[in-house]
Amino acid sequence: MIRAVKGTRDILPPSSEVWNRVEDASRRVFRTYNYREIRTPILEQTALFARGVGQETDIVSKEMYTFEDRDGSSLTLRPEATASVMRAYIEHRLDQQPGIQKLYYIGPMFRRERPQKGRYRQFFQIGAEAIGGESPAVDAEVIEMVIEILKAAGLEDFHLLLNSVGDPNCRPAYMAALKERLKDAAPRMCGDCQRRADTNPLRVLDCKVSADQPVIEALPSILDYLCGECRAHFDRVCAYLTGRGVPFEVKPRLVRGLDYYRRTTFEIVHGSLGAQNSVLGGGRYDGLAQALDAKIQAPGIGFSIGEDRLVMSVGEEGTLAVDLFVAPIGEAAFRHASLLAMELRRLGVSVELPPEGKLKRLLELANKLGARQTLILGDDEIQSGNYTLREMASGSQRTVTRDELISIWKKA
RNA sequence: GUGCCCAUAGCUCAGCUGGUAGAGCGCUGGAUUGUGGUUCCAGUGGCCGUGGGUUCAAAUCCCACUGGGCACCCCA
Repeated sequence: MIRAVKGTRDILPPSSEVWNRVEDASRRVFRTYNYREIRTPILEQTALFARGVGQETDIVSKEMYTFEDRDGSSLTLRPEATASVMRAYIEHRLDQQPGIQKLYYIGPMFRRERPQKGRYRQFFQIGAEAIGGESPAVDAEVIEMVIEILKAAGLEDFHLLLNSVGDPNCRPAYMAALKERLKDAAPRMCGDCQRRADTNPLRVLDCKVSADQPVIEALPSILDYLCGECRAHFDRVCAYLTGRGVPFEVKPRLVRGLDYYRRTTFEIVHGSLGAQNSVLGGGRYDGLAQALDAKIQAPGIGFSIGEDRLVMSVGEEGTLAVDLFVAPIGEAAFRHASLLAMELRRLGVSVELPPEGKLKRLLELANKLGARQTLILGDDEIQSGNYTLREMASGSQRTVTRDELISIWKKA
């Protein structure tokens, strides 16, 4: 049997209904913040991610779906979308457009990781980028918006974590201080941390081993090393959020894996997700355009929601219910019903019109499909012009004319 | 990429220390010529994930592979 490839999956109804609700809610909120959709290719030149995301990151070094095209060029299935959006921004000179470019996307991404809960090889992200502005006001609006999206999607009990990772002026000093302290501290920590102290010192801050927590608490905080500009930026982001009533927790140990992050970083966590408790991550990436060799300035901030995780967290069941089930008894009734169904569908009613059959069969099917109402159409009804409309929940029936039926749905 | 656990009907699972498969639900039909949901009856269902090994005999024991779950690495 041919099956879906490892780490990919089919999203079937009724679960696909939940996905649609989440996406519809997102689009509504994006629209109210004047974000417009951008659709970029799923395939990009490998160099885009190697430069944009960072050659040394795990994503690029071991988790990308990369292959050689027939002409020998190297292509990659996008592992994230920010680099693509920035590429499009540069390629189409969107810096020449008025104001800040506010763009959103919804679509599949690919990473060749070992699958686990909330982590797939083809996964979906809902994300947005605001490019062309450095003001902390933009950061605050982006963060406020993403929270509105999560609420609109039906997520509850989530928690916003906020930090600044500085910029090339101040981060090196912090990194040096951190490494210095780790020389003493690391030997008292877990095996992973001893290794990370060399390979990826920032990761030590994220260690979950409880015995290490006191040591981590004592490590230097990046917030104490921010330069004046980064400090001012961070303070204003916090002030704006507080002013808007957006609750957040400053978490100096919130680190980011991607090279292009500058200053603001944030994350939203939700308890239902096990080890993959992060439902969304984002931050400012003023250095990205430069990393892509662009000649233009393109400071930006964005986020991306792990849609698979969001859907899992809202935990709702989809429904298969149909508004009206039409039960035609006999061929003549079916022909009559098909015209009626077309008219109702044009009014926006969801109508199920099965092939003609025995009434018992048809009602059974209507019940299984969760139909709210069933219209019974046989020779009697066609001749008299009085249709039988059955309320499935109660079983009560009444007689309606064709015009009455149409007007019921016109009003609704 | 690493570690641990798992794989029997469409779904959820039973099948003790080896003797070649069961239940519930679902699905189909009937009791009911044009009246569903409840009930009753009957039927449909499985190369026991794949390949190899041990054995007179393997769903059951061993190995490998594939897929899944959880955690690690890392990350959304």
